[in-house]
Amino acid sequence: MTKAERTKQLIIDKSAPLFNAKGVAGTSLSDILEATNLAKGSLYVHFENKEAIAHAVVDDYVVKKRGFLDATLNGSGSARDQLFTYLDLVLHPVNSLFVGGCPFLNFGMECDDTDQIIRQKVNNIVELVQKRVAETIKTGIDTGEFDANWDPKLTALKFYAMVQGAVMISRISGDKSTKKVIAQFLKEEVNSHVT
Amino acid sequence: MTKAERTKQLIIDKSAPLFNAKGVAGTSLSDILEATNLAKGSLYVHFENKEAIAHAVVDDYVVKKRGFLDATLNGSGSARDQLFTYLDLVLHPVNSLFVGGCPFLNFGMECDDTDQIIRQKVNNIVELVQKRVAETIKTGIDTGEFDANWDPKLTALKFYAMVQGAVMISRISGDKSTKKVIAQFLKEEVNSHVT
DNA sequence: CTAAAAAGTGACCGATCGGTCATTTATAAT
DNA sequence: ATTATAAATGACCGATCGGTCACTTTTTAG
Repeated sequence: MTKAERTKQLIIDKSAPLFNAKGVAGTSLSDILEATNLAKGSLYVHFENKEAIAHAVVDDYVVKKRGFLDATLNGSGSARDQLFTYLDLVLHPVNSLFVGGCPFLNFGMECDDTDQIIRQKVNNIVELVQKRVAETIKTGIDTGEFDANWDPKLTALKFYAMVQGAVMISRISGDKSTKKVIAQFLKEEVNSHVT
Repeated sequence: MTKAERTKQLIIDKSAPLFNAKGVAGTSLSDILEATNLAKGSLYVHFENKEAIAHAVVDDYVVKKRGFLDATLNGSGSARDQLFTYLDLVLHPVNSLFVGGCPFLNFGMECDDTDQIIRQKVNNIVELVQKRVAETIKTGIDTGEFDANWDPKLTALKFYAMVQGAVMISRISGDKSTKKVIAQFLKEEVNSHVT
């Protein structure tokens, strides 16, 4: 890893929680300078402008989320266990996957009207998560673990919508129980389709 | 309505879609001046600062949402019809209740880390919607329209989570079908509890 | 109609915004 | 160790930010 690569990653790592918590518009260059301990000119050695940093941050979150999907919905063990593990982690009542809440919810809601590149990146991951959940369910059906009447695609959409809704509600209310209740409900739905 | 009241409402009406689409941090005073055709000093006759305008805008959205709840979940007609009307409107595939998407989703996601006053206002409406949905279901149970095994509070949470998730997904994807699919699913859940 | 009060104005303020660039310092290949 | 290349610096830029205020215009109560 060259010096340039290390510095670039440092900028991404240090500015990511800022963008995620305060938004793209709400995060200033001086915020980033303070977090990275770099001089202003140094940012522009590695990035064209502030927008480019935000895009790199989103890309980094996408990489992390892909890694998270590979670590949970990876085909090892029963489909039920994979879905349970996924739900336990993504709806964990105290530990959040990312500081500042779900970055895709945050960036998606801020940028749907202001930055089409970010909107598209978020859309890709939204579709990927649903695809991976649907594939996991489909595999479970094929192996006879789940009943064949279960609709993988529709279920993935329902699951994702409820998970995102729960994350949003708990963020706003500060109430940890919401995610727990939704996780419990979704697990029961999984169980109800186990043959 | 005095001149002051009219101007104050004008500022709220014209700046609301700006705040909702671009966020509080992303909306500048000059944006508001352009939208209202007022001079800068005039804003400060009616509001202490930009933050106060944003708060007034959120309050106005709360009033509108309360009116919407009173117009749908108002106890007139069957509980099933009330819930269907609510779902039809809040998950309408083309017409949005507010320009720029759901303001509570937008303000809530932006301000959960940056403005506790707005976060609290959003939290109040999040709880109110669930309360009204739960009350509607409870009434339906009491009148024998729905079976008594249905859990009003849990259902209201599930409904709200799924609705918000669907709104978010369709905002990011631009796909109108998502809201339709979720609306259909939620209606079926209502029907499944009709005695 | 009059006069006091309120609303509206826009030039102006200091601070901060995102961004540039000549220069210095550090890296890395030879 | 040398040296060409790349990274890091911070003073500096114009633009815009949110906000103020002395002043003008409009409203409104008597």
